[in-house]
Amino acid sequence: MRILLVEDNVALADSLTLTLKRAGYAVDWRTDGRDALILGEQEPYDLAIVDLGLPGMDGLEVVRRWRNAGQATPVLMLTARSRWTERVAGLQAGADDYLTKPFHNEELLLRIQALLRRAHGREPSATLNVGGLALDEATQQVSGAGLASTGLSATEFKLLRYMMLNAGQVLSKARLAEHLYDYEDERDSNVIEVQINHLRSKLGRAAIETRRGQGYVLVGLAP
Amino acid sequence: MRILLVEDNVALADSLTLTLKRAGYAVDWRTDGRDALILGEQEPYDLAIVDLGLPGMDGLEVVRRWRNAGQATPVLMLTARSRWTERVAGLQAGADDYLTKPFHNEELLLRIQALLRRAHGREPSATLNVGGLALDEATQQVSGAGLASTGLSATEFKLLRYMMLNAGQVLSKARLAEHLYDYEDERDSNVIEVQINHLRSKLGRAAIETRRGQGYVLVGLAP
DNA sequence: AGTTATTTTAAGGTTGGTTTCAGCTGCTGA
DNA sequence: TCAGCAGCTGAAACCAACCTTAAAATAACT
Repeated sequence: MRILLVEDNVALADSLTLTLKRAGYAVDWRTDGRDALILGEQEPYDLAIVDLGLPGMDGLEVVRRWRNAGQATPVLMLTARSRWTERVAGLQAGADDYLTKPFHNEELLLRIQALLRRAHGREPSATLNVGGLALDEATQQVSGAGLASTGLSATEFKLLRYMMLNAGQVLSKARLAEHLYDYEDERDSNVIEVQINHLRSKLGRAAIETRRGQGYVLVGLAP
Repeated sequence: MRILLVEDNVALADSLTLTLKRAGYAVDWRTDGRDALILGEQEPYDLAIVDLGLPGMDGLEVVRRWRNAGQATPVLMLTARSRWTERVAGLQAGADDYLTKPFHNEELLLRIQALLRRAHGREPSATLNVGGLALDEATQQVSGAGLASTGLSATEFKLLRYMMLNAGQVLSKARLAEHLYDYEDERDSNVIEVQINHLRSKLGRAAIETRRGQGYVLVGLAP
């Protein structure tokens, strides 16, 4: 899988390149919009990741021209802030998805997979299976032994997904909060407790253990 | 996990190396900036710890050159004093986090874990190994020869962790208390004794020796 | 706008780890 | 040998962390 990365922030680009290479993608990196435009027209990339603010030529403009030239390569757009107008403009220009900075590597990879999947027509059943629980990433539903298939809200899903990816580990509330809300000021709140409570009432009380003073552990359903 | 340590203070470097090795990392140590620069470019380290003031080449410069060469390895920078300008300079040069001397070993390990987690997306299960005892930081459980894997409470964990990081040393009750409770008014209390008692009943009586009038020593399990 | 679903805040109740306490053991030095 | 001190240990008391519920704020949808 070949990916074209268009990003002028060198530090970020470096980090992204590394992440992507580790995930098994071949990455070409350009900082200038004009370069990217030409390269994207000539080479058959499977995906392009394009920053909105670019020197040379604006990211939006790049995508627009690709589309006018008949390029159907999926485009994931990076935007600095989640301005509503920006999103709309991005999607109108022909981007297929957008991601607002800052983001977690994990999320980036997820979006990429989703886009590639969509582009290649495959509809794979991406399900996470851990400790007797099955989490369907597409429909955002959990199921498990002796458990009716249940729908989850957005945060419930994000929380459970993270806990399943780190099953068996003690996850502090701080860490969970950090994952749910990128860069949140330390609020005196019990959001996590409430969300955990929601999850427990859907998965069963025993699925998540609490380690007083330390955090929570996902243990799954009894086998 | 491989760590490159760049530090010219020999005493500090020795101590750090020991701590890191106990935490299960493979450590390479250089005192000279120039050496470090070359080594860091050639070898695939998972993390670099770089002191700011170095002979040969300044720490900032080393990091800057790595970044220019496309090295994305996470860098934890050590600075002598928490001068605002120094921090900014460090981060601008491409460091990912900084730590001001003097610092506690515990905090160092925390930062390292955070960085590795950010870079790899997943936390590499960190276990402290000392004297036949293994403390899993992810699950907060101890295990050892002839010892069932046991869960620990929050303070038990913090205490044992500290004692393992300073294994072999005599640790006074005052020092232990100081570490458990930042800002402790000298209370007439036997909390530490009680907690030590808890630990002993979980690890076995012999794991912790008491030096009358001086403190406690972690000796681990008999081989 | 009105309606619904979701997320956050707030308040009181519960619980289990932490601390204190009291009596005990055993070392140490006179 | 005995007083005095340091540390041990079981159990009770305490309190912060956690749970739960419900209402308020926010977002999403019609």
